[in-house]
Amino acid sequence: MAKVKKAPAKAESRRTRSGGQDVGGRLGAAESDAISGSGSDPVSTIVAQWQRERPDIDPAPMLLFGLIARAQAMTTNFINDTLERWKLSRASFDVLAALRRAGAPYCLTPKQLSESLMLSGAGMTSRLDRLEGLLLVARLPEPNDRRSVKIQLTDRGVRLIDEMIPEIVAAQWDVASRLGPRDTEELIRLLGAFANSLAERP
Amino acid sequence: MAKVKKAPAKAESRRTRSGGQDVGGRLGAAESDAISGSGSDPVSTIVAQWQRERPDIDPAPMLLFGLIARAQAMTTNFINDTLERWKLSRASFDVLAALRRAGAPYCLTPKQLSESLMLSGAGMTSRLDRLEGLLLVARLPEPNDRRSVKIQLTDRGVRLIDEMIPEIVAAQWDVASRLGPRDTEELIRLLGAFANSLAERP
DNA sequence: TGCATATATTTCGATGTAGAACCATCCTGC
DNA sequence: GCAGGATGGTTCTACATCGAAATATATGCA
Repeated sequence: MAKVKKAPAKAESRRTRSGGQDVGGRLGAAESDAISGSGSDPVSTIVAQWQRERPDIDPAPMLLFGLIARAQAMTTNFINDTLERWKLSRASFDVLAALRRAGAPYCLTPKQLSESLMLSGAGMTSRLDRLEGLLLVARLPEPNDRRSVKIQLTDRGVRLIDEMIPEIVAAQWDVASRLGPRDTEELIRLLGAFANSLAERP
Repeated sequence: MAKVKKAPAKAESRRTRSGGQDVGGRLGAAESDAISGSGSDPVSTIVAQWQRERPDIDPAPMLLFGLIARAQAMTTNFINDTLERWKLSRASFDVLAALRRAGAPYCLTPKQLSESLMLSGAGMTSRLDRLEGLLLVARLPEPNDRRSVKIQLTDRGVRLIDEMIPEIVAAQWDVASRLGPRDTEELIRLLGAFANSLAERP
């Protein structure tokens, strides 16, 4: 329960330190600061700081948004480290996974991909250039709409992603399992609901 | 000691689409709708796709990691939109908030900031250049360790962040409140626990 | 003391992504 | 059909960020 872990510090990881706000750990406006006698827990530290500095505002929202940013930075580092073995970035992996998930014949348009991955069209072009250069995907003409193209996993691409997936998932489970399956499910449910409420925003 | 070069000084506002994994995009909507009864929910679509394509693997971890990426992309867009009014990016806001939270005299070193925000030292230098150009922070000498500098909020910086915070938090609550306070607390708790388990990884 | 190593920050070069401009193609209404 | 706008994709330019090298200072140890 009460975790006291301080040092994220110098991750030896190589890429993508990208985007993160500070925060980490655990809250519980109810439970955190009262008992734990203070905190070296980063989250309760932050909550305490805000309560001291701006007692008029509720720290929970900033904490939530900050935690999401932090979790994202850490998961990307984690996945990049795991993918190092195949010399692939998470960016590439995500594209391959989206295609693989679509099922045979593993075709999607750049538009579908960029929407699915929340990436600009320009960014998608660039990722696809890279993957095409690695012969993991191919750009095929789309007969019905000649503006468009079909992005298809090559045989090599299918084999690669199929080889990677079990290992990636195992590594991910390694981390997630510390929460236990019950809490993992709950986290997924809540994150999904949160993402949905953001998607429907005004 | 610190030299101050570079002249940024340009109204900023960034539209960060960056860093999302797919989890949402309802690709192959035709096929997956046929398969999963729950149809239009992006999360269940993806789960269904993976179960169809790779029934041997547990989709939960990929879903979780994907949702975090997605949530992060959306929250950053959301915050950037909210900050548009002040012509500030989330990147800058996060720095100001970290300094404000530290309490008077609102001083931290670049190192502390870069660790707290999970940003490289180079990236922090660049953010600070910008904020210094906007006269929101100042670089002051650190008498005890002349390798270092104190980054201090200027009066203007304090006033600005204090003005922004209530509005940002209100906007964040607007989104988070759709979950209700109970689920929000639970989400914070679980995310914190998850971040901790990632922080302690090998 | 003096020198090697560690640390804090900045500079430099490379990379990935966003947004706008661009082209080709499709579609709609006349 | 055809003009005019919409749409899919790429190209171009700007920029944030990264890792590595550079710089300055601190610290430890012989």
